[in-house]
Amino acid sequence: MIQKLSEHDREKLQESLATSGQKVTAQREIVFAVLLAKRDHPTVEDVFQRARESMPGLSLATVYNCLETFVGCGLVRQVNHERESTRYCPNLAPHAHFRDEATGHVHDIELPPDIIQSLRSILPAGFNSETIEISFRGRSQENAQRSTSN
Amino acid sequence: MIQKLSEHDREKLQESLATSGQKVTAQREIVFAVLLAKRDHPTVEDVFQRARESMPGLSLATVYNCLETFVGCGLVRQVNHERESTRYCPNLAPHAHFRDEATGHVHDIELPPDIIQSLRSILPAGFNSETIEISFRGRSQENAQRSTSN
DNA sequence: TTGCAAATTGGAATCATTCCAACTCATTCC
DNA sequence: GGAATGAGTTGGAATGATTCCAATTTGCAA
Repeated sequence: MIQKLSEHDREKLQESLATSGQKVTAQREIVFAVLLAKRDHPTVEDVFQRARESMPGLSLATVYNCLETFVGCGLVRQVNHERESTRYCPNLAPHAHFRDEATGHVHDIELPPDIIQSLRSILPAGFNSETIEISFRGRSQENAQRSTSN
Repeated sequence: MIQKLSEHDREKLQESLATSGQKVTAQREIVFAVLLAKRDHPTVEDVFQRARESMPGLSLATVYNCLETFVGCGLVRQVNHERESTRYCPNLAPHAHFRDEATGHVHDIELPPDIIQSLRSILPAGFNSETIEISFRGRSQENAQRSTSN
C-alpha cells in the first residue's frame, strides 16, 4: 500500500500542475505517490496495479492521463527502450538509462555535466536540441544493494 | 524504381547472411537495396512501399522478416524515437540520431570515438554495455543540401 | 524426382496506446 | 441554494505497429 505524499512532495505536485493551469486530484496524488515510492521505472500497467491497491476504482485511462500530464509539466520523464512499454521515472536530474537485458531492469546512470556539454558540441551548426537521451543496453551484476529502487 | 545492388553490396549482404547461416533471396536483395538507395531512415511501411515498386507481390510480413534478419546479422540498425514506428538505417559507423521535431526527419550525427569512450567510462563497476544509443530531439534549419539522404 | 528446410505469404491475433462520449465533481455566478 | 461551467475521470471501443500462424512456395541436395 502506497504512503500518502509528504507535504513537500504534495507541494511540488501542486506547483508543477499549477504552472500549466491544472489541479491536484486524488488520482494524481496517488499516481505521483506510486512513482515516488518505488523508483523502478514502472510501466503504465505497473503503476495502475500499484495505485489500485489504494484506489480500487481507478481506471487505466486515468493513469495514462495522469502520467501524460506529469510529463507535460515536467514532473516525470518517459523512458523508452526499443518498442517496449513506456516506463516512467521521477528522477529529474540529468541521467542516462541502463537496461539490463537479463532482468529487464532499468537503472539510472548519473550524467556528468561535461559529458552533456561535449555531446551538445558534436551537433553540426543549425541543429538545436533541447533533449538528449542516452541509453545503454547490456548486462549488470546487480547485487541487491545497488538497485535503483529506494 | 530501385537500382539493383552493386556487386560489392551484394557480397556484403551475402557474407553477413552467411555468418548466421542464411541465404540471399530476391526479397532480401530488394529490401537491402531500398535501404541503401535512400538513407532517410524509412519505416517498415516506407520500405514496403518502395520495394513493392520493384516486386509487386512482396508482402509486408516479409519486409518485417527481412529487416529483422538484417538487424540480427548486423547489417542494419534499428532507430527508435519515443513510440513511433521503428526506422531502419544501413549506416554502421558509430553515430547518434537527431530527430527534427518540425519535420520528423532523422539525421545521423557522427560520434567521435573519444565521446563513446567517455560515455562508457561513466558506467559504474559491474555494468557491461554492448550498445549505447544516443538520440537528440530538437529543431534544425535543414537546407536541402545537408539532408541525410544520398 | 523427391524430399527437406528455409523463406514467403495473407490474414488473424496481440498489445500498448489513444480516442470518445457519458458521467462526476468542485467551483462560480446569479 | 441551485443551475451552469469546465476540468477530470471512466469504460469501452478504435487504432496502429508488430507478431504470430498455418499454408504455400522455393531452392537445393540426396
